[in-house]
Amino acid sequence: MTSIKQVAAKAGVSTATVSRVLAHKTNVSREARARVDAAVAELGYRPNLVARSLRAQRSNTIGLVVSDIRNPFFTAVGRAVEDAAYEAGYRVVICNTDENPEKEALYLALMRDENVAGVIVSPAPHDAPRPHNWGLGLPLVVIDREPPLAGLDSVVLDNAAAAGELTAHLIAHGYRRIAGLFGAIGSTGEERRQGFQQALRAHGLAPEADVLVPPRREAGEDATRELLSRERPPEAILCGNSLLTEGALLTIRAQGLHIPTDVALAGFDETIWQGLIEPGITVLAQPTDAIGRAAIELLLARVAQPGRAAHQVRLAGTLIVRGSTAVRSSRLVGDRPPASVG
Amino acid sequence: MTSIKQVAAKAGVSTATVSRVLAHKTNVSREARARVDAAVAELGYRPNLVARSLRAQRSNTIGLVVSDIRNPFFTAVGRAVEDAAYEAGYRVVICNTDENPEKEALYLALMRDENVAGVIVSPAPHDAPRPHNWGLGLPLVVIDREPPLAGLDSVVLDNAAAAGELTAHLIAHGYRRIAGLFGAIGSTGEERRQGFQQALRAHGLAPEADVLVPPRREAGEDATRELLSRERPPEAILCGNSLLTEGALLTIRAQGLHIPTDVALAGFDETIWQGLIEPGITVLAQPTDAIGRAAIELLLARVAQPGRAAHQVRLAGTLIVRGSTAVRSSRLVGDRPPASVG
DNA sequence: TTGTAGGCGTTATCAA
DNA sequence: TTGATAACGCCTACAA
Repeated sequence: MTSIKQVAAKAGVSTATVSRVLAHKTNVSREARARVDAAVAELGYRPNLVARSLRAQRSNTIGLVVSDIRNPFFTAVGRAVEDAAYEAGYRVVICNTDENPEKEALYLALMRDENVAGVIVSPAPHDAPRPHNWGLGLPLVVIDREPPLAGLDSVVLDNAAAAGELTAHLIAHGYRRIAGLFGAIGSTGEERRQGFQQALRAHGLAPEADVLVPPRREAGEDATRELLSRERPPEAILCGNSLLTEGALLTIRAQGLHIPTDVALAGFDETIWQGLIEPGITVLAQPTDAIGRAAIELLLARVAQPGRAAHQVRLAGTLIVRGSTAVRSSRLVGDRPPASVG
Repeated sequence: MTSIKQVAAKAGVSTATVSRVLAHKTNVSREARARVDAAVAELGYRPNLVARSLRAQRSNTIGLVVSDIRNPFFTAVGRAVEDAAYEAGYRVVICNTDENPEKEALYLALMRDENVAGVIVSPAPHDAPRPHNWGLGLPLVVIDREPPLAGLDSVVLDNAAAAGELTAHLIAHGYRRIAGLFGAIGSTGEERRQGFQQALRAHGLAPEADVLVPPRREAGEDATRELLSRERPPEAILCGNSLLTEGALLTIRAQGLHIPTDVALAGFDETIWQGLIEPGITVLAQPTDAIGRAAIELLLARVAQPGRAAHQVRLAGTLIVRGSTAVRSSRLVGDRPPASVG
């Protein structure tokens, strides 16, 4: 490994001068600069980032600690985070906690021990309240879920409004007896449930069902099976995340039912497959790009100014209408075309 | 930040003794060990990994440089890599090159500058031959694609055999006029194409079409459109990766055709949606878990023994049969049940 | 404009 | 068994 010392020797200057050239300081003579540049090129020298971050007590790395790397939502956000970070001169390392609080603690500690500049984290679920020192003093931005402690920066979807929009869409398309399935982890499912209820109430309706279940495919299957086995099954099912949507879909299929004529289906989060299946699934898409960029923005602001007040950013989602919620009244008034995307 | 010095002071020993206790060396008195442990606990001391890796010229981190973080195949492999690495006392940071050779070079350099123990990489496509120093001297294992340089460890699917198996399955189910769409990046598509051709030849058949296209959804759409516009469209389309499968599916849908009666469809890589759509898509699934574990195994072996001979691991895939390739002869001989998974 | 020197936190060597 | 010390590579007062 070539070090700054060898460059200095080759250029016939001190290590301090090499360092200054590398840092683009102005107080270096033209001639010294040229010699150093030549030596750097010839030796293929690259500064050792480990040493640099030991010295600076801080690195240019940002940690992204996600609760499920295989959730398309998080990989999409990860892309955005990386792009925004890269533009700001930072790089991103991704860690996966698998919704496991222990792994979360481990990775947060790791990030601290690695001197990262800051961390963006989607918290794993916790039974017990978070320890007071949860963030370990790191600059921290919480995404996707309500921060487990007060006073933290965060970027979340306006879940209640989003769920309300989705519910209103179902109502507008003629569905009345609507069931809601929401993830029981973190604040997200609960908030969406609230928005669902409120939208129904605003139209003088009550939920046909309204359950919190583990946000897993299997739970979605089970809950849907229960709903469909009722004497009067719901006309539509609204799912609080894409895993629940998967499960609901599987059960509906398994029972040989048709979407949306037997039961309509709507969910959260845009994934590849929701447009590929027939009919496509109406979803409320999260603005993954905006979420990632906002998170970086908040994080860098906090790094620059650790004492500043905490900001909570709430972003709006986008309703993407597909065939799974086609107008129900078509049975009555004939073949109206399905609503357009928007 | 509490350092080893403060622990030493509090325990009334030298930093060397603290270090020894932390490293579980045996030559420490019982009493000194107890005092150090107490001090560590009291101060909440955690060793600074940056300093440790500066000193050791090596870290316990492994880099995973993937060409597309949003490809489910890579997130699945990432999961396996992480699990295996974790068991071996390493942690994993993930970087995304977006199939961009410049980003690839950048991240490989970053990994080196960060003193990672080694790197697992799925190479981005390259027009020009790779520079001789591509790996930067890092312990390196290539996955998914043929290594761009000789003498590197690698873990890849047995692509030719896999494509052959998929092709043979189509033939066995009564399809004769089969078109193949393969990704034009790296060795993978080409190998699958070879296996496809060979299997056809073995049955006295010739490909109905046999094209290399960019491995993107759009390219899959275009190529499929061309195929279906022919006077005699193929009876079946075999796609070399899941993005091409997506594209083919979209075009088939857009043209109002039915799978498999109008055209059968088969692809590579198991993803969530291929079992959710109707009919499900028959795929050749890659053993993502085995791939990740094999990669870690090779990497750690190379870290331990840098001079050892390069190993190329080829793994077999698994055929998952679904409705998209249902027996074609059913038109002639009636309702034979579809083949089972396996 | 340049160089010297000290220190970031850790571990290995050597002597005691 | 223990401790003092040097070194990993870099940056930055401070001095020249």
